[in-house]
Amino acid sequence: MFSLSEENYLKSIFHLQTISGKGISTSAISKKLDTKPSSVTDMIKKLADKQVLVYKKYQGVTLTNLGMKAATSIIRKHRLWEVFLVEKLNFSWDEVHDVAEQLEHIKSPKLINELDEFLGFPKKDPHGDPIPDKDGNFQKIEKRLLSTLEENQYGICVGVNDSSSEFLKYLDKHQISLGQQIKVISKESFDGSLTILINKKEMTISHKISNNIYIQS
Amino acid sequence: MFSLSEENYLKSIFHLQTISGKGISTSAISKKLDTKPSSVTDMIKKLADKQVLVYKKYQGVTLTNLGMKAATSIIRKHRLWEVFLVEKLNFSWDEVHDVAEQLEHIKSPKLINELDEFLGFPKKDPHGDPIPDKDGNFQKIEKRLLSTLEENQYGICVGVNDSSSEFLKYLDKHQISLGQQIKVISKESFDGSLTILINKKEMTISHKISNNIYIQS
DNA sequence: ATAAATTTTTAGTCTTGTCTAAAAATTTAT
DNA sequence: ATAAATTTTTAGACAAGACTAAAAATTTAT
Repeated sequence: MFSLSEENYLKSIFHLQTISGKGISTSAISKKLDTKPSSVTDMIKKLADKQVLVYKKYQGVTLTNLGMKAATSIIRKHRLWEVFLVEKLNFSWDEVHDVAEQLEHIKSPKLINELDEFLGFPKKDPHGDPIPDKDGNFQKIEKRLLSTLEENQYGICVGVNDSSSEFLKYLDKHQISLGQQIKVISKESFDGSLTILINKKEMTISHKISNNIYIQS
Repeated sequence: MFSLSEENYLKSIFHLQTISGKGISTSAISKKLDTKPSSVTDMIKKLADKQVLVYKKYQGVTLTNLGMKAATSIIRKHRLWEVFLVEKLNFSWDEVHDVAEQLEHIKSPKLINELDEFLGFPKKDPHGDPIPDKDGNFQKIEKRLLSTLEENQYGICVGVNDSSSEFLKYLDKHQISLGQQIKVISKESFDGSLTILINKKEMTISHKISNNIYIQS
């Protein structure tokens, strides 16, 4: 159906679309995939021919329903494999991404549905992101960035924005994990840094950190 | 390290080599991989440059130690994934091949070693073939074709030569599986067909069947 | 509103892995 | 031992997917 490259484009465009809402620019895609804009233009034309996205010169792209479905299916696979790696094969949450990136391209409907069942139909991956079900539906979780909380407000850590190994290791080192309660003790308006209460301990984190942690109120 | 195509060539050459012993011809490889001989010549040159095989024009190829090691590692992955699919994800032994063919190319040492442990370090795959360990060693099983047995001799079914879905389904239908005892009641010299005792029942099988079942005496 | 800067597209090239057609080498048959 | 048949290699082409450099369109700034 789709080549490896095509699948990677679909996935990236889907991710960009869920953030920005509007048409996705050539340069945004090229940055995300670490390719040149001219390569993106080429591939976009191919994908438009295949009806998975709408493309008008100089105006960026939007996924069609067909494209959304294809992208969701790849994301389902990626996240299920992440759960498998963490729960069954002793991977830590900062080690799963590269391997899941490969596994998500394996083509076999039976494989992924059996895996889903084997794992007990998990609803979230190890980073707190929702896993689409067989039909592509997934629960939109109400979440906001920790950086948007004010003094004396509470939140439960439900996900991360940055899934890089470096960031996840930082969280591990400071014992910040999904499900924990966080209270904002104080907020420094100058640089946006927060002093928070977590694990019954106080700590101060920079805006860059609080801007990559999702919480639920 | 190796591309998907290179890995498939290595695996095929390894398999051909374990059967024939001598240098593997261009046409044998092309038949196995369903490509044209000219394509094989091209790839062979590339692999010779990479030191995984020795190639002399018009004389076929032989894997080097490096090539053997690479091939073995791919076969280890293939067979471990087959065990996973059958034991954990409810695949039958005739459904695993195509998926394992994809999974064997996933690159992650941690993944495959953790999978090995998760499965309890299995020694054989669902078709009775030995699984190489982390260092590439695997037990050569003493096995012969059922077709080589004579009247009144016994054997235990330990593997199959043909892993095609059609053949495996035939075996399932006639309730022939690994580990079963087989006694040859009579052998028809005209067409090589055998009447055997299996599961306390008598049945007659053609030479084509008995020539694709491995037994251990 | 026009010039400057930026973004996007086009045109042409490269690599990987395949193919076809034809040439060369080897094997088989007479 | 030479001709015929087969196998293998070479030469040239093609598709996918990326790249560079330059042209075209759009956006930003004065």
